[in-house]
Amino acid sequence: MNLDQHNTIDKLKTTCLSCSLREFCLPYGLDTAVINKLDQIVNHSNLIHAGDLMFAAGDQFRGLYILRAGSVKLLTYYNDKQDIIGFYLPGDITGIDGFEHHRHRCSAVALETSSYCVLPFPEIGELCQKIPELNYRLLKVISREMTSDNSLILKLSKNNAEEKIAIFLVTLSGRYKRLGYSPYEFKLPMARHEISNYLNLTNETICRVFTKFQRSGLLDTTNRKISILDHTRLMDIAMNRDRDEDRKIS
Amino acid sequence: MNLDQHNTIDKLKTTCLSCSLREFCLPYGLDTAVINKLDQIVNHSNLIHAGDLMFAAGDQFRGLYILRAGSVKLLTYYNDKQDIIGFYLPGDITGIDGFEHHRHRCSAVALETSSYCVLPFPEIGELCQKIPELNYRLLKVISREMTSDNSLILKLSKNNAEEKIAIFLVTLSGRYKRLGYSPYEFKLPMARHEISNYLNLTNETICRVFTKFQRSGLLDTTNRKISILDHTRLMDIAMNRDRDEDRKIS
DNA sequence: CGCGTCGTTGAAGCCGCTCAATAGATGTGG
DNA sequence: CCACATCTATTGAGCGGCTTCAACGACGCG
Repeated sequence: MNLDQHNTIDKLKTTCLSCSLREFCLPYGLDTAVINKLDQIVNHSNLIHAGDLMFAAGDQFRGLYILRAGSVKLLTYYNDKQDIIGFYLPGDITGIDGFEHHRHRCSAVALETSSYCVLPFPEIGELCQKIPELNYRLLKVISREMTSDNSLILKLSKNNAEEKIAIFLVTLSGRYKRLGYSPYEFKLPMARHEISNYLNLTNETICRVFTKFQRSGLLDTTNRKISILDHTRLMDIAMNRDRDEDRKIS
Repeated sequence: MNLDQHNTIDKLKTTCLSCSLREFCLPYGLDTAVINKLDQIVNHSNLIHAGDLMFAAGDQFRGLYILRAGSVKLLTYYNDKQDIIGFYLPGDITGIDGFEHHRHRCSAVALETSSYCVLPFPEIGELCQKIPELNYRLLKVISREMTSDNSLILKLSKNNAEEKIAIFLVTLSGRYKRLGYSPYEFKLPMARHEISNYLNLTNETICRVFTKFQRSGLLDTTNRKISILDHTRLMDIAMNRDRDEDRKIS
């Protein structure tokens, strides 16, 4: 029931060709020959544990990071406070923030035991120079990183607490579904205070909305475990739609 | 005094080599020969007026857009509401949001008479394939678009109204300075309600904070014209620093 | 000149925050 | 294995900043 997110680490092979995340990753749509060349460059199977850094703000830019298993939070620092600007799940790509100035401006911290690949620069860039399709894929993957996560945050910022949290949950649900996990039952990889930081709320507000949703029969939650019971209504809240007579829940 | 932002349109030449924005743009650091090849591909001198679209959400992706003169706002649509997610000034590059799915997800609307260049795809991509330095520059320019504007919004979202507006103003000031304009006297290209939309505030709040700042001697403003009188204190507010005994202004 | 949009100011209300207390979960050393 | 310390999660009470609603003047464009 509570999906074995953690056990998947063992199942992952150490080549792109056999990787179960291939279709979400750089190799998607490329020839076997090209993927084999990629394989020789890519740094597979880096293992980190909760709290470990995938990369840190100030680190020299080594390349792009693709999460294979586990979960990671992305942090920026501003006036000594750290802000969570994203959560990464298997298949997600990050690290382009370090490209422009050769140093990362963000830190990526593991929320649990995780593994990842590194697409090293400038090696990947050189290979792209020889293989146009790969260059195209790289641009695509980078533009995806740009548009996926950031746009979510922007939307969240205009909504009230319930909408934010509903959006957060249905988005997370959709990402797990895409990865082949249950979209209705999963373990939150992050703590309440990490959700609240990300959504610009307090952890008290997170708790209150969670219990309100629970009382309304939308979901069931104990600590990190969450069950989405009424995905339709949760989606309605996320989309700010009114469903029949109930304007407000309960 | 009130800089001739609009007159600059006439002064801009129609080749990359002679463009005054060259150092902010794709050609920066490239050989003359390469720039000349770029020139043959780039679509120079597109003119639009206030309210005109540079590109619209749903439009097929044609390439990247570089503003040469004027100003533009970038819009997303979510639940029929439109959100402003950025303001672009000369030298700024946008449009990569359309790359992944070959269609733009945002609209770019001129705030005043503006001109821009288009870096057309796939032509630019093909040229990059032949010229590694250009490919490198392109990645750099794209990663810059990613990290510049989005990170600002994220920071704004955690701050209160006065901090948001102070950050907004000092950032705008810095961008004008970089372009060679006065950092202390400029005309806001956008309306109050566009600022408020961008900062997730109401236009009433924008007005109130503007008048508060004015009463405190931080700035002077009548309609769109703005003079920053005490850049240091404005910066302090933006950085959430306390200056001497005054915790709050006035 | 008239109309609409923009900018400004006031009054009242509400949503989310702050402060605080408690219970539960987790981890560590004896 | 338990006692203790620490961190996390939850709930309540009160407050405050921003929004909402409303009104009016200023500007600009036909």
